[in-house]
Amino acid sequence: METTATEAATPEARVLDAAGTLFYGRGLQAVGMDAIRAASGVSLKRLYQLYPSKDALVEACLRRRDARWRDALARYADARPAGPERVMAVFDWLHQWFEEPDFRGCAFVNSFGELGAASETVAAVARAHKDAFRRYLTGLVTGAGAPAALADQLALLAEGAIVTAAISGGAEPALRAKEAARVLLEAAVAPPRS
Amino acid sequence: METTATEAATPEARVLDAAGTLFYGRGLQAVGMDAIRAASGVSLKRLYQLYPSKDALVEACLRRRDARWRDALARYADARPAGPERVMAVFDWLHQWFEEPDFRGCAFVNSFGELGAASETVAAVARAHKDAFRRYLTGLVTGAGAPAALADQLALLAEGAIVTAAISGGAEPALRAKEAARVLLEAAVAPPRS
DNA sequence: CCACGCGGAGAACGGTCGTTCTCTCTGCTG
DNA sequence: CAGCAGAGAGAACGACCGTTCTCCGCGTGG
Repeated sequence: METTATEAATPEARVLDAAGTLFYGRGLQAVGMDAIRAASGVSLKRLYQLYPSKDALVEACLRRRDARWRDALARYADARPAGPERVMAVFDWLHQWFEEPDFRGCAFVNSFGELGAASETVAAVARAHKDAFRRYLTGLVTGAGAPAALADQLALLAEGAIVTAAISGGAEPALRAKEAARVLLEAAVAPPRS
Repeated sequence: METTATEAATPEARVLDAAGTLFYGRGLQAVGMDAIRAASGVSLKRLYQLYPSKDALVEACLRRRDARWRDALARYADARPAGPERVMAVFDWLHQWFEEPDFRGCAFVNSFGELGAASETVAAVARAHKDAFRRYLTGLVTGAGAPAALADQLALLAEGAIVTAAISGGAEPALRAKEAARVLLEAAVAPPRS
C-alpha cells in the first residue's frame, strides 16, 4: 500500500513515500521534519520548497493515502463478478491488509484521534475518506440487489474490523466481519422471515 | 462520563478529572503538564509527587476512564431485563454517549493511534479495554440465548459506530449499528432459514 | 516569640522541533 | 576563465515541554 523508500523518481514522490510511511508508522507528531529529510534524502530546504509547512505535508500524505487505499480496494473488489461476491470481497481485502506486517490501523482514524480536535484540515480529510469509502460500498451493495441502507451497516463492520485488528494485532476481525456481513446481506436481499 | 472540573475533594481526583478531560479533548501529546496544573489547581510539585511522570498520569487516566466507561455501560444495560433487550441496550447507550457535546470517539482508540506504536503501556491498556468490553458483550449475548461468537460481531458494530460517530460528528451510526445488531441477533437466535 | 519544615508559584534547565539562515560547493553562461 | 544561480549540509533561532530547583510565605511545635 506504500512503496517502501528512497529510490523513486521525483523528489516529491520520495518525500511523500518517506513521510507517508513514517507518519503512518509512528504518528504525526512523533515524526520530525528532520526524520523525513533523512528518510527521503531530500534536503530540508527543498522540502520546504515543495511543502510550505509540516501541516501541508501531512495533508498531502493523507490525501495521497486516501487515493491509493481506495484504488487498491477498488482494483481488488472490481476483479470479482458483480453482485454479492463483490461485496464480500471488501472483507477479503481487509483481511489481507490486516496481515501486512506494518499494518497499524486506519491512518485517518489515527490522525483524527491525534489532531482532529486541533486541525480542521485533518478532520475534513478523515471525513472525506470515510464518506468516499461509504459511497463506494453503497455502489457495491446496490449492485448486489440490496437496499443502499445496508452499506452503512457494512461500513460499520469494516470500521470496527480495522480498529479491532489494529489494537488486537490479529487479522481475525476481518473474518468475523465477513461472517456478519454475509448474514446481513442475505437478510437484506431475501425478504425477512417474520 | 467525566466530572467536569476542579471542585472535587482530593487533589488526586482533581488531577485525574482535569487531565482526563484535557487528554480526551485535545489528545495526549497536545496537553502539557502545565495545562493540567492550571486546570486542576494542583501545583506542579504536588503533581509530580502523585505521579512520577506524564506517562504514569496518562496511564492512570486511561485506567480510570476504562473503569468508569464500563461501569456506566453496565449500569445502563443491566437495568433492562435480561435477554435480547439488554443486548440492544448497548447501542442505546452508545447513542446517548455520541450525543454528549464533548464526545470525541473512543479515548483508547485515539490514544492507541497517537502513542500505541511508541508506548507498549498505552497499547496494553487499549487492548485490555477492548477485551473487557468484548467479554461483557459475550455475557449479554449468551444471556440472550445466542452463541458467544455473535458477541465478536456486535463488538465490531459497536467499534465501527464509535469511530464513525466521532469522525462524522453525528449520532446516527448508533442507530444503524442497532438495526444491524437486531438482524444478527435474530438470525443467531432463530436457526438460519436455508 | 522563634526556628523549622511543608507547600505553592514560578523560574530554570535540558532537550526537541518547526522553520530559517549561512556557508560552501558545483556546474553552467558569457 | 570569471561570475553567478541554485542546491545541500548543517547551524541557528525561537518556541515549547517535561522535569527539577529555588525562593518565599505560612502555619506549627517548643
